[in-house]
Amino acid sequence: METPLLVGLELRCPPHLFNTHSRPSSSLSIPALSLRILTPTAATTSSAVIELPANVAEAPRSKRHSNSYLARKSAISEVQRSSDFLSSLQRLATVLKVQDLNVILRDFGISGRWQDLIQLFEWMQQHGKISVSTYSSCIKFVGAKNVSKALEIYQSIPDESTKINVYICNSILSCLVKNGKLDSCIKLFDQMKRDGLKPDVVTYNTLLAGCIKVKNGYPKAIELIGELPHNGIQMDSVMYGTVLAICASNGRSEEAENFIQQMKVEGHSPNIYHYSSLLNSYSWKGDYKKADELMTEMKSIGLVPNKVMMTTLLKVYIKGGLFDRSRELLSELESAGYAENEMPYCMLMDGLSKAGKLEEARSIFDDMKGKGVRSDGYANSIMISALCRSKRFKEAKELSRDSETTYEKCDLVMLNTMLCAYCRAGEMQSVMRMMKKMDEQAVSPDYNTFHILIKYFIKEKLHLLAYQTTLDMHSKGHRLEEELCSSLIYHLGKIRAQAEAFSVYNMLRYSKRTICKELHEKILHILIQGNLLKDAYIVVKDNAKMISQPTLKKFGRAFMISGNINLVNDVLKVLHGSGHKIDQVQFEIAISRYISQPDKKELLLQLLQWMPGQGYVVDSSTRNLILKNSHMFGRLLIAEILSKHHVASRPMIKSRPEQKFRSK
DNA sequence: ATAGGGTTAG
Repeated sequence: METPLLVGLELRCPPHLFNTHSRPSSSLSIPALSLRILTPTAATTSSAVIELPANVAEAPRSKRHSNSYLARKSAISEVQRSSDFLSSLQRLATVLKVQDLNVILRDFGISGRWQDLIQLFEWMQQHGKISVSTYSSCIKFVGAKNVSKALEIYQSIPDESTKINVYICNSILSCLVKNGKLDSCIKLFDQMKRDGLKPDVVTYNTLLAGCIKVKNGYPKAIELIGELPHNGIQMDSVMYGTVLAICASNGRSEEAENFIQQMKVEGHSPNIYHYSSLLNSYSWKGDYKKADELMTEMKSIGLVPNKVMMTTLLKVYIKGGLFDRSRELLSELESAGYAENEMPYCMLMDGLSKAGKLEEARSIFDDMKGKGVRSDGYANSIMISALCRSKRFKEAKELSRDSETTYEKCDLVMLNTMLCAYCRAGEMQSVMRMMKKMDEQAVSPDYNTFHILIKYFIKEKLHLLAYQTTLDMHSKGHRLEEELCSSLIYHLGKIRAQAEAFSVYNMLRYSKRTICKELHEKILHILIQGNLLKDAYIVVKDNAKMISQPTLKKFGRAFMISGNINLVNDVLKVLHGSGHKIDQVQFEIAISRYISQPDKKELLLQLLQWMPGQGYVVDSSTRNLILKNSHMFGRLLIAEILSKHHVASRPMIKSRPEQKFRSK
């Protein structure tokens, strides 16, 4: 990190830039539940139904009921309005029933009074005024903001049968799904089943919803659907909606067609959502023929295409490369009032640009700007990408500048797009500004951000900064890209940052099952150059079969000369074991090192004893050297060992012709 | 008396 530019960069680039922006965790803890809390579910809920005059038609309300009802009503709103609701709560504790407190709890949840909600929940726990609904609502609202807190609440439920109540289970499972934690959701679900949960149609639908936008969601969904008969559950219209969305987001149009067929057979008529998903499944391949047929069928049963349906159709046409029809459809959307925001324009611009029609994309863009269509900056972002794709970096950079001043808010994708434009245009100052912006807006960099930056830093010869960024990328759990790492390793080697190069190699190795075999060779040269022979030995040991003979020879000699003497025999065995023919020079160096270090004489004896069995013998000069020093080892022993070298060499020549080659 | 879903943009 010595170059002035790097120092400058570091000053401008805050060290915490890539720190995860963790939210401060709530310091609230759940007090231990008092023993008298959980009145049996049935009693709580049924008494609520009886006492509330919900069914007006059944009997004329008595005055007493009415009064108590009114008193509770006013108590509820008093607590809701109170600036110090806990003290109102204390005062009205005798009037308010569990279900009233649940009403207040949900009200807090809806109006976003999170602290109050948690305080109320704790109060209810402490006063034993708690029911199944309390848990399910509380978990739902708390989970929307803080999953781990919701899990904590779920785990704190003392009663085993309450823990497997289907409403509560559905609530917590939904929290996990909504927070993108499908894996832990499925794990918890399996545990719940083992504990006795009887999942229902809502449970399965909740889990299925989690499969929509994850990879491998489709097979997971099929697995879940397979469990339905075992639990006596019939798919309903909602579930078909979810399943169709899964098919659509995985490009499974045939499967989507089958599900539509199946639901019709079971007597459900598809609605606009079901058709939308089916239509969306056609967008993958741009199957506009099927899409047109679908539109016809849908209209024939009296469903009117809405904005989403028409926008999805536009997507199909664009994917299918029907740009003239796409433009026509966009006009239809405009006249229907469905193009009041930038989205359909964005889709068309993007499709045109990806089809190499930058000028046509540009004209849609200008057209849209001319019409004063509402934009949040997506259109600019797409245009910037389009310009970069056509290598028009100057324009891309100018439009990025323009976007920065026009749009206050930008999301990660927009930031990445602008960052990329600045990097490609070589605008260092702007790159740093974007990084600062990300940090200030607490937007965590993603895989693309890291990739763009590392590539840029390498281009600008800021190799150590590229290295730091790679470390950061790896520690954030992003998969490293081999080509980029390989380039970085090469450059780090060139600037003699061998240890850093090795660290990149290791990160790549441990995040990927197989890496290109040239990379082992490349890192080996770098490590040898840096005299990091122990590391080089590890590389050889693990990958000897993928390394060329000349490189193994280079390593062997380097190790014999200055590697750790205690590992010399191990290295020779590994080299030989990989099929490498150890040359005489390596033995010579190893043996002279041993002789100069008499305390290693055991190692020398081991080596000399090992050699003949593998078809190696010492050459005459080495032999003389050993004999000259044989007093250190015991003359007789040496003589005996060396005699084997002599004897063994003859049959070896006969049986293994390559011996000639070896002793050269 | 609480829990679930589905369509569109970079």
